[in-house]
Parts: sequence; structure tokens; C-alpha cells
Amino acid sequence: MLKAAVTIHDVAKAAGVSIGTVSKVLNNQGRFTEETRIRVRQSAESLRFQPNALAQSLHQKRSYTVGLVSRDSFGRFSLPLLEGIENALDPARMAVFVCKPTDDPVHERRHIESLMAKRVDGLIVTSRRTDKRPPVDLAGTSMPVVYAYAQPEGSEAVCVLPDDRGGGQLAGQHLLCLGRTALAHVTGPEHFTAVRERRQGFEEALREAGRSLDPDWYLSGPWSEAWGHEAVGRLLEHGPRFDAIFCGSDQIARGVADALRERGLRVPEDVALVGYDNWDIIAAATRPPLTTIDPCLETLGQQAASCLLAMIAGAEATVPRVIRHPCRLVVRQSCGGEALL
Amino acid sequence: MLKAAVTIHDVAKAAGVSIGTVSKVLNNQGRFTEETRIRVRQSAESLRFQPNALAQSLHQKRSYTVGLVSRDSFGRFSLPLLEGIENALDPARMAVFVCKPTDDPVHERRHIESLMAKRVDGLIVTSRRTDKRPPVDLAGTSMPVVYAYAQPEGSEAVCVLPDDRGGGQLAGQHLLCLGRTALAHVTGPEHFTAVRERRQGFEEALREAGRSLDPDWYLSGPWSEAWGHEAVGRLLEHGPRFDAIFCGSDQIARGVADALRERGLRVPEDVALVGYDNWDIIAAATRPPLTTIDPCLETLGQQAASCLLAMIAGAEATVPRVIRHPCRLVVRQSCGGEALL
DNA sequence: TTGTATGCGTTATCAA
DNA sequence: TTGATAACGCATACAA
Repeated sequence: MLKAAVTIHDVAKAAGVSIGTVSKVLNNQGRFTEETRIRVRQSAESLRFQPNALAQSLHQKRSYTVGLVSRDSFGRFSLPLLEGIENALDPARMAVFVCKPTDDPVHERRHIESLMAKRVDGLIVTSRRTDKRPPVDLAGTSMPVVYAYAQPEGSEAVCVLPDDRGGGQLAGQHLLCLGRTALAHVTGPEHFTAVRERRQGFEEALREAGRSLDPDWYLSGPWSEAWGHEAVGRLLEHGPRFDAIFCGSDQIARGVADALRERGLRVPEDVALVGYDNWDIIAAATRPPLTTIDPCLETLGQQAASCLLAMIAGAEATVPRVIRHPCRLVVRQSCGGEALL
Repeated sequence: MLKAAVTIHDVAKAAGVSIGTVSKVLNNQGRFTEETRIRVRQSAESLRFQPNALAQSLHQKRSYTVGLVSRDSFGRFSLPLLEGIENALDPARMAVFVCKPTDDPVHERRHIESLMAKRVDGLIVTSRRTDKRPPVDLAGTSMPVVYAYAQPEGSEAVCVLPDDRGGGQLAGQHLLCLGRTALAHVTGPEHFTAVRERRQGFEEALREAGRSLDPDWYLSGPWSEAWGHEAVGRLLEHGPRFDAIFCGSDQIARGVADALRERGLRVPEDVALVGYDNWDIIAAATRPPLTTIDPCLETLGQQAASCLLAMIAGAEATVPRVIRHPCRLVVRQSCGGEALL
């Protein structure tokens, strides 16, 4: 920006017309001779003219920019979300500002203010867990906001969330379909909404098949491979043998798979395994590769961005308050049955 | 932005002064009575006045904004890099635009143009590998650019890269220090600059200890756990027994660790293992947890951003053309010897 | 000490 | 068809 950027005045001078004419030609607005059109376009071209978006935005009261504020650190969830968001925003020629995530409300506040000062057209708020959190402070403005993979408490804001219940159900149904009858569930900490919802869905699937989840076969613990490992030991303490385990995350599933193998149990012959996340680097490297539930974070992000776009366009009324984004079953080899597809 | 944002005029009216005065007070510029100071500040406060950054930037010819253009997809490298970049930029009150990464020069071109139109103060270009790539097209402007974890070919641009050679050296020295004498190296594809540099550093360490890398003990393959697994088999075909393996990535190391254990070889008692990346989710979950080389991507990003800041401030001359960011040895349990620390 | 006027780069209205 | 000119919101030099 130091080397005096070329402005519309430069183009006008070069083309021998007024700035008004240049503006019209470049925006295909109003009428003008074919000849001036060519002259203007050529001058603009040769000068490598780039209209100053700052000036445009100032005038249009629209910046073609959205802010992405992330809570709880950038993590593995942010990436696919961001990917999806950009996929939706890019065609609309909107750029995105990212903010260093923070748990501190004061910092968050500062970031939001900075974003508002830059007159972003809207905000997307993400998190690394779907539990309710205080909504962002909009300082009384009516800036469009959508929460993606995040949920504001006591607010009418629109949010798009993964359908964790549906994911659990999908896992249960798949296992049941394959003829498994003794299903266990090893998952994360119960204070996660996601943990509770996934289990509900799983139990629902069992119920529909006239079964239920044996309390001895439900284990909640940390989100780690080590926990999966340990859980297998606990499961094995109980007499009757399970023939399938639905895991609350791919990491847990991987720990489970390793532990099973080390104890001489075969996957999927003896025990079928379903993971959760479809975190490629884990799921594909597990032996055998994990059949898992994909929360489809990328399309979720895309949908969130689309909603925001609609709101910015003034179609606020058309977008639902809370959207449950469906999960997808990804079949690899940990349940067998891939031939069925 | 729809609900007519409050402007400096509103504040002026509320405070009963002119906009010039408001501006001066709010920016602590020039002189004014304590009384008007209070009145203005109060009005601004109660109106929740946020100066329009667009207008400010237009005037100052400075947007306090940088563009982050990423090639080759957002990946696990982008996150720590981005984290570091924001850490450095946030205190300077600069915001960052991210661009959907792409390999397509045409799309990249469009993104850069969009960024330039928004009058970003500078650009950071990242990649997921350090190999040389064509520089970004700046359209003849003198916009400050720094390449982070990326390298432009035939360009004088500044770039900051991990010191992969140093990383390899660190690994070798550590193993040697612990008394290992028969060192193998299982790494990624040789067309990666990083693979070649890490090996060079490793060999250098061996050389300094009067040893050299046995060609039979050097194996190059894909960046995967499966390859680590397979490599162990190959290594074992050769008669003499190695007592340490330096792996080109944590993923490879994990595959190696699993294979070793399955063949009854103990880590670190029989074989010491050093990984590369310090990718927590892999390194910490490996059994035993991996001692590994940390390329310190976060501080690398931070340094890149600091350089950019310096360049934007006009101190271009003070920043070196290419910076090699040092790696760090992270000791866990795969080499033993943690007691030494 | 305070207010007015000008410029920043566009777009848009309205005469010419 | 084209060219002045007035916003847009702010900062600042200069006049009052």
C-alpha cells in the first residue's frame, strides 16, 4: 500500500474521461459508447487497476467480509469447519477474518469489537464442543450471527449442530443390521452434551430392535486412546461376551482395537467396532481401518455459512433457528460387511 | 451494518461539539478542555461508538490487516502456524484474512487480487511442505510478503523455514548420547526437501561420532504408519541388529513402534525410537510415548509474522532473507534416558 | 480551545 | 453519452 496504488483518477486521466465514466464502465452501469468502453477498459487493464475495496465498502455499507470467532482454541474441528465455510463464502466473494480463539470473555469481546469496527457483514462463532455457552456480545447491534458446532444459551441465535443423536442411532443400526446382538458402548465424559446425545441415539436404535444397553457395557471416560485400551479390560471382566462396541470417538476406538488384538480377539470376526469422527489419520491407520460415524463438519460449516449469507441478504426469516446436520456412516473394515454396499 | 451504525457525527451532536473535536478527543490529539473531554467520551461511550475502520483505513492508507494465503490445503501444519501468526499479530492489533487454500494458480491469483483490493498491509504465504514453489504474483506492487514453511523459487522474498537439518542432527546426537551405536533411519519420500535435509543432519551427527549410516538401514517410503510397520520387516531381514531408529515422522514412528512390539522387541530397551513432528495426538498415544523432534511451527509462524510486521513498518532491511527456525528435542519415553534431564 | 474544510477512493445522482 | 458533485466516515491542517 506504500507505493501509491493506482486509483480511478489515474485510469480516468489515462483514458481521457472523467472518473464517473470510468466507474460506470467498470461496473457496467448506465450507458456509454462502445469506444469509450474499450478505451477505459484498456487503460484500467494496462494500469492494473484494482478498485479500493475499502472505499467501496465505505460507500456501499457492506464489506463482503465475515468474522470467524472461535472459542476454545483452533483444533481439529476448526479446520474442516473453516474449509466448509470458505467453500460457501468464496463463490459469494466474501473474505473471512479469523480471530485467535480464546476462552477469556474480555479478549473475545475485544475481538468482536475489532470485527465490528471493520464492519464485517456477519459473524460465525465456532467451538470445539457443542455444549451451550454464553452468546457473543453484539453490543446491541443487529449483526447477523450463526453458531457453528456451538450453541448459545438463552438466545434466539441460529445455530447449526451435528445430529449426534442420529449419529449414535446410525452406529447402532449398522451393528444390528450386521447381526450383532451384544453391544457395548465406550465413550467420553458425560458432561459433554455430545456424549449423552450419541448414547441416546444408540439406545434408541437398540430399543427399536427390542434390545437395550446393558449398564455393565456402558463405559464413560476420557477422550483418549488409553481409555479405550483400559475400557476393554473392564469389559472383559464381565462374564458374557459382547460382539460389538460402539466407541464415542475414533481415538477411543483405536485404543479398543489395539487392546482387543493384544488379547487375541479379532476385529471384526469376534468384535465389530464403530468409531466416531471419521478422523482420517486415526480411522484409516487403525488395524483394521475403522468403520465410523462422520459428523460431516465440512458440510456443516458450509451450511452455517450459507445461513449467514441468507441472513446478510435479509432473508433472516427463511433460516431455521437450529439446524441438526446429519451424520454419515463411513464403512471401512472394522465391522466386516463392507461387501453389503 | 444494516441498522445505521453510529458515526462520529452522532457523537458530536450528542456532545454538542463538532466532529473535529470528537476526533481529537478520541485520539488524544491536540488540545481541549477537560470538560469537553469528559462530555465527548461520555457521549461516545453511551452511544457505543465504534470508529469505522474502513474509513480510518481509507484515510490512513493502512488497513491493519494481513492476508494469509495457503497452498496445498489447510492441514495439520496450518493450525500451529496460524496460531503463532496470530500470537504475533494480535498485540499489533492486526487482523488476518484467510484464503481457501488451493493448488490452482488461477484461484490463487484471484485470492491475492482480492486481498490487494482490500489493501492488506502484507501477505504471509504458507504451504504444507517446504519445497520450492513459484512465488505469488504481486502484480508489480511492492507489498511485503513472507513465506512461512514455504519457499519461493528464484525470488528474493524472505522466508522462514524449519531447520530440518538441525532436527536430524538433534535426533542423531540424542541417540548417540544415550549410547546407541547401530542407528537406522526410516523416513518419507525422497522428493521432499525435508526428507533429504533431515537425513543430512542425521548423517552429520553420525559422522561427528565417527560413524556412518548403513545403506541397508536407510529406508524411504510413504508418510504413513503402514510404511513404518512394513519398514521394520525389511530392517529385520538384515542380519545385524540395529538398536535405534530415527523416523522421519511421528506417524512412521508409531507404525514402527507397533511392529517392534508385535515382534517381541522392546522399546526403548532393545530399540530406541525418535520421531519427528511432535504431533501430540500421535506421539503421546504411542506406546511408549515418543521422544521426537518438534519443528516448533507455532514459534515459526510467530517469527514469520514478526518479520512481516517489521517489513510493514519499513524496516525491510533489518530482516534476513532466509531464516532457519531451530527445532527442539522433546523427550518422552521411546529412547529411555528421560532421567538424564 | 473549537469548528470548518479538505482529502481518502468509490459510487450514484443529476445536469449538461 | 458524459462530467461535475455529493455522499460514505474519519483525520487533520488551518482558520476562527
